[in-house]
Amino acid sequence: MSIYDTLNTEQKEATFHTEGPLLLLAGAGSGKTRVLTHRIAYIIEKGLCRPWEIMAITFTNKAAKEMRERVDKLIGHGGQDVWVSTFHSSCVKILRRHIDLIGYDKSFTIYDTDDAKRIIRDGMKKQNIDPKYYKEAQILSAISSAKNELIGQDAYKQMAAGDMRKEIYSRMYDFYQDRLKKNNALDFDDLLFYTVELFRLRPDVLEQYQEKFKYVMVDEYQDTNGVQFKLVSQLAGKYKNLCVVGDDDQSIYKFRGADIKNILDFEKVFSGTKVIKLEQNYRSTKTILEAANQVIKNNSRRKVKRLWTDNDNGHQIKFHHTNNEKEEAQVVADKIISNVNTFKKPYSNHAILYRTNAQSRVLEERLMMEDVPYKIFGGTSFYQRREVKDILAYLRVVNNSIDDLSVKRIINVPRRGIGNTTIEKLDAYATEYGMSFFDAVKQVEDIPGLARAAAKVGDFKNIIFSMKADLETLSLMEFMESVIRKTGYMTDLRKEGTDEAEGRIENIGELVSKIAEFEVRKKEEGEVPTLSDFLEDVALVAQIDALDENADYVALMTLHSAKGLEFPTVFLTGMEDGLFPSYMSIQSEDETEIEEERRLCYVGITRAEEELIICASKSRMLRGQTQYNALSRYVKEIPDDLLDQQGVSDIFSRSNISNTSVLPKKRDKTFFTTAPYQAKQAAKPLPKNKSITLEYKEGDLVKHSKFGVGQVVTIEPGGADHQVTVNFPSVGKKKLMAMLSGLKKM
DNA sequence: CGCGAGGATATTTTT
DNA sequence: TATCCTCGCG
Repeated sequence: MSIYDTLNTEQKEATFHTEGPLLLLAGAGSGKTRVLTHRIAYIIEKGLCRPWEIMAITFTNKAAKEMRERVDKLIGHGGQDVWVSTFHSSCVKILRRHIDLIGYDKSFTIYDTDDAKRIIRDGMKKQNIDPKYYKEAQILSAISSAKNELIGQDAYKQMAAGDMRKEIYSRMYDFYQDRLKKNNALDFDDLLFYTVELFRLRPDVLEQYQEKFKYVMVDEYQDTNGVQFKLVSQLAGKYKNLCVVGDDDQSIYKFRGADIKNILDFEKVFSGTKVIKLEQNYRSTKTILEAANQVIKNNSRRKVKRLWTDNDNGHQIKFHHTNNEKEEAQVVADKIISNVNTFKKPYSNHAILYRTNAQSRVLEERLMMEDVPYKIFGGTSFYQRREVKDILAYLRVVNNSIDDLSVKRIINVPRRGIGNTTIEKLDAYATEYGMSFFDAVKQVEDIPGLARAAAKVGDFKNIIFSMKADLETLSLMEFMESVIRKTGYMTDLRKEGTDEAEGRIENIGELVSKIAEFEVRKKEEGEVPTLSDFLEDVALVAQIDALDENADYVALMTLHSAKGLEFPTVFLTGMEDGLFPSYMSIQSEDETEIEEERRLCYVGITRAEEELIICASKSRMLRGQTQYNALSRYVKEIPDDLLDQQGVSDIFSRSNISNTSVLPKKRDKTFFTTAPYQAKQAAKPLPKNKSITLEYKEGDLVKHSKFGVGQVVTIEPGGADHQVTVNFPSVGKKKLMAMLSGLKKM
């Protein structure tokens, strides 16, 4: 009896084929993660190399974590040493050690898309580029594609010569990179691009990593782009023990540079490739799988394979055609409620999928009204929220003061009476003397013509300096709390007293618990938690990383986010031409776009294990206008006998869901926190009392979500909030902000 | 310098 | 529809 007995023939073959390039064509639900983990276990067990000489690359942190846990379980011990991580975090790890070799500072900051946009906007203004003809998103995506295809600034300039439009892009590309360099920052694409550059320019460093990683494995290979392909080739260049796992039918990230050719041409690029197909599906019913097969077979360019399953036929796929999107939401909610009440299924069995984030709103309103617990993934993520970005900008500035973008973001947040004029004067001074913006701030006294504002800038300078000092002496969480206190951010929000401000306060509280969690986790891993590690962690999380299998809620997400997940019951909503496939792809000359969306549909269908419910609406409000869309062509590709058609006629003219029905209290977008909406559970994680009365006093026993139970030592009243010192048996004495800590009396 | 009004603009997906 | 940006006034 061995751990490999449960694998089928092909899975075994893949597991035991360790040497040389291996292409695993693994259909949806065919157990590819199983194979990867068993393969890692096998390599270690056979002593082919040490655990830390294996590299497994995934796309999300969640997938990485899952893989590491499964390896650990399989081999008992040593799984922790396998290098399992995402492309981006692998690159950060490498760059943090060697980026100085190519002229960057090792303490670089990672910019997100939001930051990138600001720079582009700024550059367009400075270079007088007419925003009528050049959209910032276009410029950004041009730069991004260039990097993804490994086209540097010079190469781009040459290529652009003679083409007006591209010449502008090229200018902006230069401006953008200059600016990032000045701020000691890298964007997502740079992380990969510069790693490849590093390896190209420094073969000695590459050699080190080639030697280290005897076996390289890549998950979701169909979604790799040019740089990623290059990086993998570099790493596996010496031993050629490269195993890639993917499904060309699930390639859905072309817009981000993913190149399906990477999988279609793998055999040509790596000679002597062994190809193994995994075609048995263990996830879905026969009916669901057949529907998926019938849809995807309409695509022309694909590797031939046919997924099959031993599972039961299962139910027919339910299809609802409603009159409007509110009815659609009602159908979904009703079905979930019936599953929960009548069939005693947990909420977490259900996922609601849609093409665009905007569609989540109506669904959410309905679920809230029906008291169904749910959580939305994607959309404006937690880390993109204004208040969170503001606080993070403070942390970034403390960590890397030459990050001008972040300094400018917070110099007047909260309001300190530093306006545009002052900022421009500081900027001019910095430019004149070739220093960073923050250097200019440090020298306010020397800058003429600032008048009253000089004192304000001085205040700001002092705040940052005192934060820097705090970082030296305090734990990370205490540091974060002191940052929040010193900015006066909370005080301002609390004064507002609106629901919106309340939501922001909650989000900031959540940020504090994130850093506390981070601290605890790092300590458990035996590492010293540092601010820069935290910022890095935060920069590289994907929304889907937050999915918690143990919590009971309905998951709402886009089809893209759903890749790699599975649920017993799946709702595919908004199945209408114009929405899915999108209007853009229908209009496009390029027929591969319709095929790309068809793959997305295939991904959606194959997420379902037992039950698939397809919804479409005859009319839909979109950007304030009602659209009448035809049923999605993809639904028509599913044979009738697999469908149980409901609501095709008007059986859903229920009065209580007409347009005049009372909507739940409208919640502002900024109000949302990342905490799942918990119906029927009154207790919020954070106390909301605006008045400063605490339910505990000195000497009382209190409970903290992270540190457990402790005893209150002192309570020191502050202007905005009390500072409470608690003695926890687990971690010792901690100073906490009463409002933020979420302490509960025992 | 701060604030509010009004206009333009985006809407496909995101590590 | 919702957000973001600009502009003009106090």
